[in-house]
Amino acid sequence: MDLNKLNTFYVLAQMKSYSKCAKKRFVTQSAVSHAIKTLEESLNLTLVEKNRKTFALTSEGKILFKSCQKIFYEVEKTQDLLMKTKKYPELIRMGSTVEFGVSVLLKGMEFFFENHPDIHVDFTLSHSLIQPLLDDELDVIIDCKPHVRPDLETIVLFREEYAVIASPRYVKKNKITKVEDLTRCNIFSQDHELAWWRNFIHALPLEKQVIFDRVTRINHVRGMINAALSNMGVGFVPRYTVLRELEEGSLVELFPELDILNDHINIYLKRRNLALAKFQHLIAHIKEFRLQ
Amino acid sequence: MDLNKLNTFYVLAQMKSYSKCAKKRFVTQSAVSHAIKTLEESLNLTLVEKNRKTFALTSEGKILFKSCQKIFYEVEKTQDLLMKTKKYPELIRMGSTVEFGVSVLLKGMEFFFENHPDIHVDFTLSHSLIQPLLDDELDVIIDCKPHVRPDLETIVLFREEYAVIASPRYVKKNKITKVEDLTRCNIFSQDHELAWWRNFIHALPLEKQVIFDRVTRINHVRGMINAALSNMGVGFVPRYTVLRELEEGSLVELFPELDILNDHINIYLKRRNLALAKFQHLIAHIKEFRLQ
DNA sequence: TTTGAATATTAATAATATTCATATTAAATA
DNA sequence: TATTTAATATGAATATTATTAATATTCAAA
Repeated sequence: MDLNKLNTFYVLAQMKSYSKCAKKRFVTQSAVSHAIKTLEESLNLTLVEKNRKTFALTSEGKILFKSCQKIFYEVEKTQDLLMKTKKYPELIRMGSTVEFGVSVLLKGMEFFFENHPDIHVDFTLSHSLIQPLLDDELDVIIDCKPHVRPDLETIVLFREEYAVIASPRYVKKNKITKVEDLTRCNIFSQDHELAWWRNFIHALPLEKQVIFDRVTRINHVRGMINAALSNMGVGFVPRYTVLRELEEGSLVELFPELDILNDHINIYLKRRNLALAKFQHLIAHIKEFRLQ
Repeated sequence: MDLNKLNTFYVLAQMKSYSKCAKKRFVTQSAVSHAIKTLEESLNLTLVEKNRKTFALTSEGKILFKSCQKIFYEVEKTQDLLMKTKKYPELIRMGSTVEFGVSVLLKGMEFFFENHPDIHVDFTLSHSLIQPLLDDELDVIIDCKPHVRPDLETIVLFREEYAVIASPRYVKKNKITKVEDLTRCNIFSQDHELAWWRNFIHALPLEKQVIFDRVTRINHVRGMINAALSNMGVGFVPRYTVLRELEEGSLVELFPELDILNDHINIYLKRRNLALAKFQHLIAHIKEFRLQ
């Protein structure tokens, strides 16, 4: 299968016209016609519906078109990446959780750019990070989920401390003093199954492990915080995301005496990349600004 | 970027030798040399490490190679699919959960093949089905997870009834009569967090919702059944997977009086495919043999 | 140094892609 | 029904590109 002709077919299927495809490819309509014909012959298939005035693909043509979308999407990504690495030879494609990225990472990178003007960093804030890392679409990720793979190196960054938070007004109104009082409260969780609260619940003695009735799903940490600020209920969030609110008193931490099993926030990268200077610099920097 | 030359580069990077690449592509070594040189010039990049006797890629070459793996993996899939649809014009690529596939689907398809010799079905048994469906790598899936998407059609197949099971010997030895007795038992779950047991736990009155201490992770339903048969603990499995064992008495169902919220098993397919005869036939057949 | 294996180069040639000019097609219009 | 029109197909000529054959270069090992 000639991939350049396949590309012509892909453009043709998008433009739905031989002449428009020709214009797009800067060739004559005749060239397109020849190319498609040769492609069809080489595949021994009809791709474009003949016996028709209006343009249409055959069923095989449609199947091939769907595949082309995947192929040429990869090609485009490749071209973008190649251009970028040419422009920035020391490119690092970095991923992090949305919350850590917004609250900590991006704020802490200013100094890094100053010290390493040659290194260029692209940021991807997302909830699904591990697959892009394994697929080499990201070079380094910062994630709170644990990942164990033979080809991945893990660098422990810090323990992510969680806090149960609510507005002072909500606490007062609902008279929250004991853990059991939470059963009467509106609970914010990333999920209805309360997997999000797992670490909190596990910190309780067995006989006290609560069942929450009124769970409100909010799939964003900042959303939870804002809901808590609006006296809507109780949230369970990484402490670093509410430092300001706790300090100014707009939120209070409930049960700070509880020893909650905290998640680790880790840096992950491919083992083979560990030795490269640019990654060493980046890791050193992130570790350092976390200590502040 | 000329994709045919890119393919030559990809083969070269795999073979790590111009002459071997040439042999593989049925051209001369000279042709490969020319192709790579032209590709490098068009990208304005050096891909292969010069000044060396041993073959090596430059860092840009390595990046391009990794991208090539993705591109040509898609190309290969495309060629396979095209060959298959040429051979079987009425191809259906069907996905289902491992358990449903093994226990029900494949056993129930014999009659379908007899009645529709023109339709060809490929089966993919997997735990991750929705993404391949959305990517048009599967045409129809049977899944117990709920999916709501505007371009997907859902056909309710049946409710998947779950059963708590253990061997009679295990029940006797541990004197299991009440739900609370399970806290003393070894519990089999797909996951340590007991999300797998969610439907069971939700069926209990609030004050009785148990905390299991001894959870053994077994990520395969048949594995759970075999463990239960070996007097190792208590499993929670789709009832249809243990019909035989329940009948012959090698396993018993615990708390059958409990009204467990069962999962739905649904058929999903792209809305645009719903009208096609082959899918209509398949769906009709699956619905029918499920009624037996 | 010499040798040999691997790759590069150059000019010639083979293969192919593209164009130009024109034919065909099918639908719309007179 | 003939005519027009826009879109695509075709065939021969031509331009471009790919490949080869022959040979040069390179580099490490003998």
